[in-house]
Amino acid sequence: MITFKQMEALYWVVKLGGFSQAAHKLHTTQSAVSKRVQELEALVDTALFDRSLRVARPTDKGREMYVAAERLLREREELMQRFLDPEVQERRIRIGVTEVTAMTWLPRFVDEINKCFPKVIIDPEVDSGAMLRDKLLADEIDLMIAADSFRDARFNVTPIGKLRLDWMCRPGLVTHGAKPLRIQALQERRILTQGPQSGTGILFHDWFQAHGLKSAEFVVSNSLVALIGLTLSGFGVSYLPIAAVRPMVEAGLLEVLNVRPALPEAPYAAVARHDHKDALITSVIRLAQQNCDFTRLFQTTLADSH
Amino acid sequence: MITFKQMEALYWVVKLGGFSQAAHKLHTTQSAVSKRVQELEALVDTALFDRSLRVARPTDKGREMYVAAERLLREREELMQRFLDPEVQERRIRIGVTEVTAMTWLPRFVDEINKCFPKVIIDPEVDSGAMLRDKLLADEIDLMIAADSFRDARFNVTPIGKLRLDWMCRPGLVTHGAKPLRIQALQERRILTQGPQSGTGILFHDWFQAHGLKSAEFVVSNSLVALIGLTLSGFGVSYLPIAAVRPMVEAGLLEVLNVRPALPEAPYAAVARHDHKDALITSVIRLAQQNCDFTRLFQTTLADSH
DNA sequence: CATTCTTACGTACTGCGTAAGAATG
DNA sequence: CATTCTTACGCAGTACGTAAGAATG
Repeated sequence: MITFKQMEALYWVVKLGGFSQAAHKLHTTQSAVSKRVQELEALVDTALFDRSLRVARPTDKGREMYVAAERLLREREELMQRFLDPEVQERRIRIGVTEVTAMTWLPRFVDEINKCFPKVIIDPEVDSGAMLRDKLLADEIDLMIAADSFRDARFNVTPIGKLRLDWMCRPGLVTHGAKPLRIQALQERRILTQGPQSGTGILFHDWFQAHGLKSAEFVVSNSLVALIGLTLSGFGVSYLPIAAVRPMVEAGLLEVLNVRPALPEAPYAAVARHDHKDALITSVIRLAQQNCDFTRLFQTTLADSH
Repeated sequence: MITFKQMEALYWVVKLGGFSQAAHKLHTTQSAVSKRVQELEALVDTALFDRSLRVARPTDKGREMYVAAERLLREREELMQRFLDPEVQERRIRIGVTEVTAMTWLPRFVDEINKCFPKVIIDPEVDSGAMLRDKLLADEIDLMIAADSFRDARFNVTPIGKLRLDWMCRPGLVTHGAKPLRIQALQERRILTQGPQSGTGILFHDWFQAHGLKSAEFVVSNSLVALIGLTLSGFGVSYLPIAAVRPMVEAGLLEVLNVRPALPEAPYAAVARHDHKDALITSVIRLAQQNCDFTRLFQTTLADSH
């Protein structure tokens, strides 16, 4: 029997004019698309594409099937939408976020969700990456937004953007001229970092090791707010998301250090359980990915985001 | 994403008022149907059935989904039909049949196919079950109708009816009164049988062994016509399809013996390659199964079938 | 000769069936 | 207590991805 997958394949091959393009669109390989179309051709015992040319030109029958597929796919989509109807959908989604997210991106994200699904209630939960991971597994949250350090088959990881971090300290704590500081210059300083509970913490721990940075004076905190506070007080040097502290930078309370090599950006992702089958969650993830321009927001200030 | 399988499950559960019934209809298990419906419910995050009762009562949402599913399934069916349009479809189907089939059922079957698919040409090929099997594997025929002796995963076997066989001989060859003959009484006679190339031959060979019939005088032929000829000539006793020889019985050329235990009926089946994906072949098999009442026809005469 | 689709093959995973469990009337 | 649906688990068949092959312009 004809399946939606086969129709999708045919639809996108015709629409995009190529098997490779369709494969890309469908997040799969040319090979798979080719086979789905061939299945369809076997089922109706009709050539749907003219293979004599290099490009995929649909036959008349192929075109006919295309319009039919378009219709059926659209109707399925409408059916889905009807059941996920924003006006009707009354649900709670429990979203776990890290502190940075909570301080910067979350309000905009929640706004966006509310625009698309007015009846959906968001329960945000702030915690470290590691704790959120456990809560996700324990089914205490439906979705989490955190630094991507997940190589676990139990999760569905959707990248949504990158978080920029900069070295910061109390103005004047580290003296440097016009030239960038070498990263080794920080080694003598007390460095305030996030612990291994944080995805960012792990990420930068590894990065430091790779760059031979071995300060004896790492001070670990599990709270971004605490780190910011300590940095403000001149207790040491830390790498902070510019997004979260720009007001303080602009008010002259924090100084951004020009250090080389620059810190990498932290890849942020929306993570759900791999076995989730909920279309609303899927929609929300798409929203995070497409409509909320995470990367840009992560470089704006707390104040801006309101 | 919603699949047709899920929709089919929901559709038939609602229509037939039970998971078990739907499972039967869909040739699968309650378990599978249950899971397909649950998948659907997870996808739309909506209860589609009221589980508090013992019987499956759809919720309002379930009913809504039901009508949508009905529509989508109907549209898919129409799409299939459009591509298999009898007026348009010009094809050849190579059908292998055994002699009995050729002598009795085939003309009616071909008629039926022609009625439904006027542009489809049937190429009938008559051979023994074993040879047909090989030809099917060699892709020299698309479909075969023969006694079901296939326990091979490479084949798709669809039962279509049963062939009745009776002990026969030249009138007067075997004397017996009103009482049925015991089967052992035949042991002294020359028995004409089909060889192991024939599904029926194998079937009855096994049956004979199970009933302790061990005549030294088995005469094996690979041709039903030859068997009939030999029987007519009084050469021995044989078991023949009444369907193929009724005119001769009625003309007094053959005598049907009342033997106990009675011969079993031979299960006939339409056999196609397991990997066939052709909707036309599938339709033709359905035709054989549903519209041609094979069992009844196999008890009518050659003359009747024209 | 590069690009585009097909084919072949090994693997991973989804979905199935069996059988036991829970709930209902 | 029988019937009906759900859950758990092991297996099998499907469908996928990789990589090589064929064909075209």
